[in-house]
Amino acid sequence: MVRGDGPGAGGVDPQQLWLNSDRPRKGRKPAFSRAAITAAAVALADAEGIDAVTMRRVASQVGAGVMSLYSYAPDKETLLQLMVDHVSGELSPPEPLTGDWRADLKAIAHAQRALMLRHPWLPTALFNRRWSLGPNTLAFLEHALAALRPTALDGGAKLEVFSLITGFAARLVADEIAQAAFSASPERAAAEARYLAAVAADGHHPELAEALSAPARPLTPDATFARLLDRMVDGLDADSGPEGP
Amino acid sequence: MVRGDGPGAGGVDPQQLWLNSDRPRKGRKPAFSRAAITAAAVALADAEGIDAVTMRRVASQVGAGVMSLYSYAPDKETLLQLMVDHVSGELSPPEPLTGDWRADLKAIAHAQRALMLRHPWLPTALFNRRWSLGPNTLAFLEHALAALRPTALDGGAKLEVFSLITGFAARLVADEIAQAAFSASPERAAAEARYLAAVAADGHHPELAEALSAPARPLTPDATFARLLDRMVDGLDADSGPEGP
DNA sequence: ACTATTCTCGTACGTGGTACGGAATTAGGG
DNA sequence: CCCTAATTCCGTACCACGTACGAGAATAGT
Repeated sequence: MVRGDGPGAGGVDPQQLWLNSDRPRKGRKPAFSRAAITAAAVALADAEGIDAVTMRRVASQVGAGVMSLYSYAPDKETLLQLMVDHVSGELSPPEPLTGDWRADLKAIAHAQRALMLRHPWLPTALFNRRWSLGPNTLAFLEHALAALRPTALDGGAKLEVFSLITGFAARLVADEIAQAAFSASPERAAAEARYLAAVAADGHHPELAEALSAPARPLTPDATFARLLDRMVDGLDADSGPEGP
Repeated sequence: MVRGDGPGAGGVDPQQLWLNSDRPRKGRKPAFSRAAITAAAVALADAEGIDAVTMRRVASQVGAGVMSLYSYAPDKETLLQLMVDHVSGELSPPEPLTGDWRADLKAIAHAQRALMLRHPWLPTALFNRRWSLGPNTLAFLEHALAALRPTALDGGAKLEVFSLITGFAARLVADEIAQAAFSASPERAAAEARYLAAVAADGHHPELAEALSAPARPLTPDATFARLLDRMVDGLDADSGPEGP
C-alpha cells in the first residue's frame, strides 16, 4: 500500500504518502486500514499522552501484529504526521468567513486552540516535525488563505501569517497545559513557589520579585489567549512593510 | 551532590537542582563537574543534533563511565534543562536598556534568535520541556522584566509577554532551520514542490494555488523575523485591555 | 492450477535510559 | 591511626523501543 521506497535521506515523499489511495489489483486484502490505525494512535495519545504511542501499543489496540503497522506507514514519524492530519479534520467545516479578516483570523486561532486542548499532544507534535501537508491540513490552510484575501499581503506573507498564528496558538496552549498539569500536583507547585520566593528574596532579582508580588488578579487562560491574540492580530496590519518590491 | 530523592511524580525540585552548590563534607571527591558534563552535552548537540545527546556519548566525551553522569543529574531530562540554562548564559551581559521599551524588547528577541541559531536544538528543547528557571535564565528574565518597566502592564502580563516573545523567536528560528535543512536536500525540496504543484492543480485549492504562483520575492529569514517582530511588538501596546481590575 | 503480488507478523538486533550494587575514595570520631 | 559513614565511580544488566528480515498466507490475473 505504501510501496515504500523513496529516495532515502530521511522523510517520505509526500506524493507517496497522501496521493496513493488506489488499491493494488493483486495481493492479499488489507486486514486493517490506515484510518483505523491512525485513530487508535490518536486515542492512545489523547488518553495517555504522546509517549504512550508506541508501535507495540498501537498495534495491540487495533488487534494487529506490530510489524503489520509498517504496511500502512513506513515509520513512526509518518504515523505521527498521519495523526496530525487526522485530528485536523475536526477543523472542517470551519466557521464561514465574515469578510472581516481580523475577526476571521481570530476565529481560526480560537478553533485551533480548541483542537489543541482536545488533543494536548498536538502543540508539541506540530512544533517538532516538519509540516506535512495532508488533505485536512491543506483544507484548513486553504480556508485561512481565503480569510486573508481582503488583505494586501502577498502569497508568501499570507503563509507566514498562518504559520505565525498556528505557532501562537500552539505556544499558548502548551503553556496552558503545562500550567494545568503543574497545578494538579500541589507538591510540585509548592516546590516551585518556594524556589521562586527564595530567588525573589536574594535581592538580585528585584523586577522578578515585584512581578511575583503583584496581586495577580486571576487570569483565566481563555482571557489571556483572547487578549494576546487581539494584540497580535491588530498589529498584523498594513501591506508588505518597509522593504519594497 | 544531587542527593536525588524528591517527592516523586516526575520532575526535580528546583531548589535541589539550582541552589545546592555546597560540597558535602564527607565522601569521595567528584572527578568531573556538572558544568563540564553540560558543556560536553551542548557541544554534542551543536555538532550532531539533539539526538546525538545520549548518556553514553556524553559520558565518553567527558571520559566518564555512563552511570557516573547520574551523580551530577538525576536523569536525562534534567541534563537537558541544564543545557538550556547553560547556553542561556551567552545572553549575558545583555545590551543596555535604552528606555524605549519597544526597541528593547526587539533587541531581546534578536538576541534570542542569534542564540537559537547558534544552538539549533534550542527551540525544540524550549518548547517541549517545562521551563526550568536556572540562574542564567533568571538573569535574562530579570532583564526582560526591566525592559518592560516603562509599560503599564502588571506583573503577570509582563511574564506573558516574555513567554510570547521567546515563543515567537523559537518558532521563527525553528521554521528557519527546517527550511534550511530542507533546501539542503534538492531531492526532497523537489518532491515537495511537485506535491504542492499537484495539489494546486487539482482545482480544490485556488487560494493556495494563487499564493504559490506569486512571484515570491526572495524572503531572507532576517527580514522576515524583523518584520513580523515589528508587527507583534507594535501591537503589544496599551495597558491591561478591556477586562478591568 | 500456477504465479506474481501484497499483506501478516514472529523473531531478532541494536540502541536507549537507568536500577542495582560493589569497589574506591574521602573526612571525621574514637 | 583505624573505623565508620558518606559520597562518587562505574561494570553489569534489564527492559522498552523502533524496525530489518523473511517465511507463510491470502488474493487476482493468467
